[in-house]
Amino acid sequence: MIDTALAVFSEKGYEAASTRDIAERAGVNEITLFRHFKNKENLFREVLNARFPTTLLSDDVNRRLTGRLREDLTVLAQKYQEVHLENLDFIRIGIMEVPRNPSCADVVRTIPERLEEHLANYMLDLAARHVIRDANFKLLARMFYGQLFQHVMSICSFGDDSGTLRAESDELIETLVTMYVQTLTP
Amino acid sequence: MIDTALAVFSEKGYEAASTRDIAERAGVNEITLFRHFKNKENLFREVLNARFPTTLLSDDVNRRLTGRLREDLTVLAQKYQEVHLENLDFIRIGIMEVPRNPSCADVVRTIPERLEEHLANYMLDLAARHVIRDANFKLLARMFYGQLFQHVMSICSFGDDSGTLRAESDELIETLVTMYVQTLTP
DNA sequence: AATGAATGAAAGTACTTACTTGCATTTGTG
DNA sequence: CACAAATGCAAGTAAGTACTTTCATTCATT
Repeated sequence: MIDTALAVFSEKGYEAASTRDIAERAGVNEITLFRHFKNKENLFREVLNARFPTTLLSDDVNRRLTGRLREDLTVLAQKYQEVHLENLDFIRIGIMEVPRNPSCADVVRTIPERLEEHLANYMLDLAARHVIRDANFKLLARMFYGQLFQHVMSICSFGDDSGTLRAESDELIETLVTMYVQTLTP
Repeated sequence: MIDTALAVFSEKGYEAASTRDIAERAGVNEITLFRHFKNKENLFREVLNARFPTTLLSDDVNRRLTGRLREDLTVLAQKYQEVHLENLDFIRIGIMEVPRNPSCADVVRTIPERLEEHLANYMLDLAARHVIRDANFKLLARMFYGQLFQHVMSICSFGDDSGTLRAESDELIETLVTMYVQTLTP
């Protein structure tokens, strides 16, 4: 039921997604939907919580970091793209509902916030060891992930039936990483 | 009426925006709304067309381009930010409705497409005169404006009551431009 | 087999929505 | 003033919405 709701909310948006439609496509009666989740808004919240892409913030990425800037940025970018492309429905819901739903915004905004903080701290660490030069790491981290998000959003919003955008992912990451390496090497 | 509709669509999204609400806030009877625009979807289309930010694609920007990369990129970025921040309602509608409304997507997607083509051609011109090195200009142009859009979208989606994001605009632009100058200088 | 919990079917409630009809009123223009 | 176009009002239509109620049915576990 939650997966179906995720799909329907993602397709039609919160308002246009009817509980009837969700129930039908989930193969259950509409009433069991309400028995489980009480009301539509609650169902929506449960979907957001249950399908929140926690893999993005997992610790195993930290273990793969070597301290070599180029490699690490590439790993972080690839992981970001990979997880986002696996959770396009969740992301699409975020894009559509966040601007007019504060509680949804509070959930979604934690993703970039934690990622940016993590990357900024990583850079701070490298700077302390004089591997990279000093800079506004908060801003750079936000820009780094912002660039990646923008690419995912293009795929999400304008579609990518031909797969051209997805195919460009690797080149984008390489270009992006190269820029940051150039900027940050003393 | 169109301005009111723009505001309401932007606040609530297409589905949740009721014609009654739009009419009331515009200070007209609901029926005159239908007499003018026939139906809700038509009203929405008219809003998109009437408030499309054409200033972004105006020619007067071309006249301000000097051929000096850093200055030109700065001008383009500032103009982009300026126009987008003046049209936040339109942008917000785009963000929310594009993913599930193909006709809306067709209208909105022309903005990045034309901007990217313009910037790519500009770079191609500089490359032909050996001012900058060769590169994937299509991709670089998309990334450049993508980065700027992402910043506008943050303001749009997560709000910017404290004005911190807006305050960071200039620094972001400077950092962004510097990166592209570094990347493109032979 | 028996008990309790989850599920289903059908019907219905109260409300909102986009959109319409008929007629009166205002408004701009010659 | 006179005419025509635009606007307003009141009421209503048909359909869809989230959500509820009653009762019967399945189902797993003891």
